[in-house]
Amino acid sequence: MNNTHRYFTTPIYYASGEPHAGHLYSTALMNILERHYQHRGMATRTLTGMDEHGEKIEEKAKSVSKAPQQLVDELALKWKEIFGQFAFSYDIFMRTTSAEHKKNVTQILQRCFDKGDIYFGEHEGHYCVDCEAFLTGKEMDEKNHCLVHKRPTELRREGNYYFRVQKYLPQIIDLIRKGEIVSQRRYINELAALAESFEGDLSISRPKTRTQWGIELPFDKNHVAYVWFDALPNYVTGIGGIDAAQTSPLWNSATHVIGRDILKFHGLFWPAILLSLGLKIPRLCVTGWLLSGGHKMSKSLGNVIAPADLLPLGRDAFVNTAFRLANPGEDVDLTIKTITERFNADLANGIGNLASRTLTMIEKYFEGVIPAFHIEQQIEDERLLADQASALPALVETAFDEFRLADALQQTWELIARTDKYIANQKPWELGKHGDDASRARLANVLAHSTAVLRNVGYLVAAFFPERMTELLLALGEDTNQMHNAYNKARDFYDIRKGYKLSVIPRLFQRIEVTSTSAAAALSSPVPSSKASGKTTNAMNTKAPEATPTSSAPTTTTEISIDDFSKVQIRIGTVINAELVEGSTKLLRLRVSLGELGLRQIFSGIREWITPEELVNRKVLIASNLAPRKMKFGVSEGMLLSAEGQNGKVLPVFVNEEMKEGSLLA
RNA sequence: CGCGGGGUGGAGAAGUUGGUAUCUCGUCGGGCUCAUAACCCGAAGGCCGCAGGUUCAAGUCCUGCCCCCGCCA
Repeated sequence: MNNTHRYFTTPIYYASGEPHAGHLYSTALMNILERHYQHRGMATRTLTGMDEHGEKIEEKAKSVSKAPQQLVDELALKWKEIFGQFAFSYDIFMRTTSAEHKKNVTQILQRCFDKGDIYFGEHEGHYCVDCEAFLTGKEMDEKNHCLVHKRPTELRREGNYYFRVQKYLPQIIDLIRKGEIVSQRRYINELAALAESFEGDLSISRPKTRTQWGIELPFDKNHVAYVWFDALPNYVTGIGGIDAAQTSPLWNSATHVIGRDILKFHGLFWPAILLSLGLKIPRLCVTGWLLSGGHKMSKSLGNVIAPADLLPLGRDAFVNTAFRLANPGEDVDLTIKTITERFNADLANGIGNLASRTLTMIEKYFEGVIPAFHIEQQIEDERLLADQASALPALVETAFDEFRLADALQQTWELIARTDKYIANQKPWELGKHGDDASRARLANVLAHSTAVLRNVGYLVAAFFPERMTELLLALGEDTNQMHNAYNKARDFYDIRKGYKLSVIPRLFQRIEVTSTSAAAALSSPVPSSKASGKTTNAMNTKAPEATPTSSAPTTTTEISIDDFSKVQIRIGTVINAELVEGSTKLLRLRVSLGELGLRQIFSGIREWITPEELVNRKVLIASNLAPRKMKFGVSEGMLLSAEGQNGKVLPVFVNEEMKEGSLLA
């Protein structure tokens, strides 16, 4: 890997739906990496985009009565719009239906074919359209249904072209073991295991009788390229094709950001194709899963965090949490609550407040002019602070080179914490009361050191928080047109703009306050706020509002009138029957008697915390006039009221057994 | 016995080659007043999943077991 260029890619996203937090994570990661290396003076290129071919897309287009091209055109617009909302930039938005990509894939196919690495073979077996692959016995149940997609497979016999993966496998295994394909330890083992157990070759074509929606093979016009063989070369298309990649310093410093699910394709098949072409194999940055509330985001759990849920909190809040909680490669548990808390703790109370207090004191004690260092009077604390800050750029660089972004943030924030302590110890506000030269010099030193830390941090984490850090640096009189030199500047701790007159004191990260009960509920819940806007997925609708956050949270209640209150009918009900819902990990199906109103079927997402037996024959509170909600497992005709108990449990509110069934709370 | 990851104070996590259990958030008490109800100090709170074993010494090594999670990003 050279020290002059970097090429970063995200996976090209499959054109089968809308982006969610996971896609934002990959795209954000690419952006942060790009900016970081730019700040170290390197030339960069970034690529993201969409994978638009394949039988599945064709099927989907048909189901919504659109031409495949129309469907993917619309989706591409949508995705670009959402990345734009988060200010995630990219140099290339690759689309596999573009002319240049088709040309590149055609060329790659021909080269591999000419080299004898592609051959024709026949295969018969059980095929899953969603997997777009033939399944082995292990991948199906006794009825030959796909275990992953729970759908029947089709018995197909097909002649396809195959790529000779086996030819390159020993070489690839060797590279994997040496850590040259993936460097993250946990994935070396995983990939090596995948490679060592891989049998056969990779099918790279589909007959046109099955699907037309793909790139035609140059050596057989009756077949189109298999989606993966179509998709992987996009990274080379972004460089300008095979020949350009051959000599491109960008290609020779390429990093693919990928999810762990596509490790096999990027760590095994793609290297095989590249070896055939004689191109350098890029390094992989594998990311883990984004969880929400400890579970993988999924529609059936209703804990998917959509871009629309994150947008109100802001890009920085998302980035801060997603990349501080865990290094890329580890799973990250994201909830609206965590994102908010971390934003307040790290950004508002941390860097934001440090900037605020420092600049305010400069304004107050030095008429807004950044004071000079008095090195001759530097005390031990200040020397240590300066040493730590000066050492930081190298630490952050190393961390980035190993994709340890969370470590980079943590080490940076240690410096911020140390500076806050230092200020508390030096009590500049007391020094400011004295007019003598010694006190003035010490006061100048305190504020100069603090300013230097802000400048240092501003340069180092501008990759994460570009807008706010630019604002900070500008406030300190720095030239933000020189960001390609940011790390060199950061290394020179003492190089503050002494004598610069502050023009503004930026309020960098405004605390996110919890102001209403509905917001509080959203914040304390792993459930995204979109449920309040009606965009909800099934299960969560029946879940009772979560309790408000812990006592100290500055919560105020939105007042409502008695009329508003009377709109909600809460009745006493008896749980007649309770059972687990098959196929759901959260839901219980209840039958609740509401007296004269009869029996209601109600789903409640409290299975984690209570057993059906504990519910049966108990009197509970039911919101009885909610519109019935159609869910995956049936219709829910009301809501079981519950509240947070110990340890985050959510438990139903039980009422006095003497209460009459069906009676209305008033 | 399909593959893989994991079980550490209320929550989330660090703990390379075995040697006094660390950090962030939260809680409680105190301080300060430059600051974005911020910041600083202190405290409470852990049979480091369970059971054996190796060792002077085990979260860290070995064996067995239990539990959770992922394998349409």
